[in-house]
Amino acid sequence: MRENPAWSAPIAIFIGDKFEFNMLEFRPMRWSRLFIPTLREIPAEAEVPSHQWLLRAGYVRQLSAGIYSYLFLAQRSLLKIQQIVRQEMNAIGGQEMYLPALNPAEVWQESGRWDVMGDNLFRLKDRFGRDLCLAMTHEEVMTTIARGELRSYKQLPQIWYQIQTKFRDEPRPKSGLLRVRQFLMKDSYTFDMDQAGLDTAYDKHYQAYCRIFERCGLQYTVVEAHSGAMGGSQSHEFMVASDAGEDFVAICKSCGYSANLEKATAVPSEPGSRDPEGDLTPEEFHTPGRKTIAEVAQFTGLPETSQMKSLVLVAGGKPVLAMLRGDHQLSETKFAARVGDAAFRQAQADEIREWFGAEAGSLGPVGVANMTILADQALAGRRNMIAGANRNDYHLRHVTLGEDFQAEICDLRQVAAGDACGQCGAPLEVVKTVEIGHIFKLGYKYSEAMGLRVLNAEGKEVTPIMGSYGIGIERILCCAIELFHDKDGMMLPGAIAPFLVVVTPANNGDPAQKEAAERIYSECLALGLDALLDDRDERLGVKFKDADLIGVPFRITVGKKLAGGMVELTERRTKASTDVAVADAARAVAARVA
RNA sequence: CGGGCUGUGGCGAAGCCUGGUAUCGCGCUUGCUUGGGGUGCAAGAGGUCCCGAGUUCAAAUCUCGGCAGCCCGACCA
Repeated sequence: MRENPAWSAPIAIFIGDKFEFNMLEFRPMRWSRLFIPTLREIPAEAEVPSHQWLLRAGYVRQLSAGIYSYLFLAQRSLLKIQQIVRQEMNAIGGQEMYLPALNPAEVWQESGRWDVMGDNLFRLKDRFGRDLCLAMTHEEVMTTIARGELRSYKQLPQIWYQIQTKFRDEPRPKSGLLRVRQFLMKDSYTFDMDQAGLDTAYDKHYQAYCRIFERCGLQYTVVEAHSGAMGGSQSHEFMVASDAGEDFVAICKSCGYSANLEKATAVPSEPGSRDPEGDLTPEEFHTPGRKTIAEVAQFTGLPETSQMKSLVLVAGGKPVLAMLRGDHQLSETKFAARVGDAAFRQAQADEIREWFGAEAGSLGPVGVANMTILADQALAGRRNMIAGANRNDYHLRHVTLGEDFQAEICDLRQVAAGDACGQCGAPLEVVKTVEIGHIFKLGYKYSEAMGLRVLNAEGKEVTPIMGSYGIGIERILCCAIELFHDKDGMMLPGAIAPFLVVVTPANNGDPAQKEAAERIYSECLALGLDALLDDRDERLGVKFKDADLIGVPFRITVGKKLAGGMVELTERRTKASTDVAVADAARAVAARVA
């Protein structure tokens, strides 16, 4: 097949006052010659919609748990996503690089993360026995480059980024491409002289991320987030609501407050009954066989809010007693942050017996002297509550924080749906989401640990401040599918669909239809539309089903109306068709996406 | 790492309990047919029944041990 030279050259497209090379060359795409292995049935291993459709539509194939091959369609879609990311990153002054995925242990040891990352870091040895790892993120390498090359404040600020494969040895890969061991990430890193500079870089990323996800056609929310093992002061996550997600976020529809549940705060509900007044003394009472909060509530006739929940945890090798209101849940993230040990664990039964002289179910804070006691702030100001007596089958009434026991008051509680928004008081909703982007103000953690210094205007050595920012490329595709699918397949946004329009002759054996379809197809290409010609010798039903399945946003059907000079333009999402003149077909699609 | 489920042509499944010819649908190949929503007919190709050991005259099937995948939990920048 001869190629029209006009189609085979890379297309340069202008974005604002800059231009980019389109990664996708426009060359003839004839379905009969393409590898698009669609399936009629859903492979048994796929449960979440995005996974099912990616397999059925011939986008991906699994190689192993959490390891996928991206076939032609997926790669095309992912390249378009990457191009959008690239354009928006360039637009804020980002400079694209490409760093090694294979890292020597030394840089990770310098930052301290060689030990912190544990089994999630893929580790290997080279032939000389030297330790290496496959990078799961690139703060270390970026900081190494900055340390080696940045000398002066005049070189700052810098925004460096890459789009690159990341490796994480997930304990449990799942949900198709949503949780995998090898994936693509756009990660960027900023270096600034001071906090104000970091704030600016952070804000630029915030805005760029919004533009990226909007251009990708996603419905998303930005939430305050916990910084986790990355370290740092401030962080936001970009989330897409989906049942396939694993993160929960609290959202206030009234004032717009939103935060990851790991971080969210809220006003707890009022206690179910008023506390007894007065400076009462703790008093033991018999609670035979009543171990749980619910059992004690039923036994005493008082609501769960009248009780204190005592949780015994081991952090940093030492026991910690965490106190919460009876109906509240411990936020493990908040607790871990408070005690500075992400690897804390629950105490074992024999430890509890040794430390408290009683079994779990009868534990309380009164008289406990040999360990740190943390109390959630919801207990502050409460009086005369019920807690375990540290004697099996006994509880205490009239226990008051600050009088009958001392504790450090802090935020330990995980927010629950229905709690009052801390800003406006409206009830919070809790939504399941997928994280597609995350931005961090890192502060000096890496620059300090790895010795990055530049001279300031006074000629003094100072440590630049850093930020890091990530986008999960495949997750954008997954979320688009999760958000936009129906019983027939994907309904991808035009910006990230592998093709924008498919031209389908109803009967490719009909010379008139074939010729008209070819012409319309050429006109689409000439207009810069990413078009696909379904020239297969298949029945129309098959072609329609496949086009719906792979999610092409528009379809031009050349069929029996051709006799009247008309073809059909059908929108995938609505299945709505309009008749357009043959000569106007390509322009009609262009008009829809303009 | 704990708990559960599943491994049978490319995909989806039956057969396993009660051992004895590997079965069905889809897909694939060829021919005819049909031609506006996965046409119809016919003839074909394609399988180490996840792997290994054991029991048995005989193992997809029973026993033991592995491996892999999925789901729940733990974990998760």
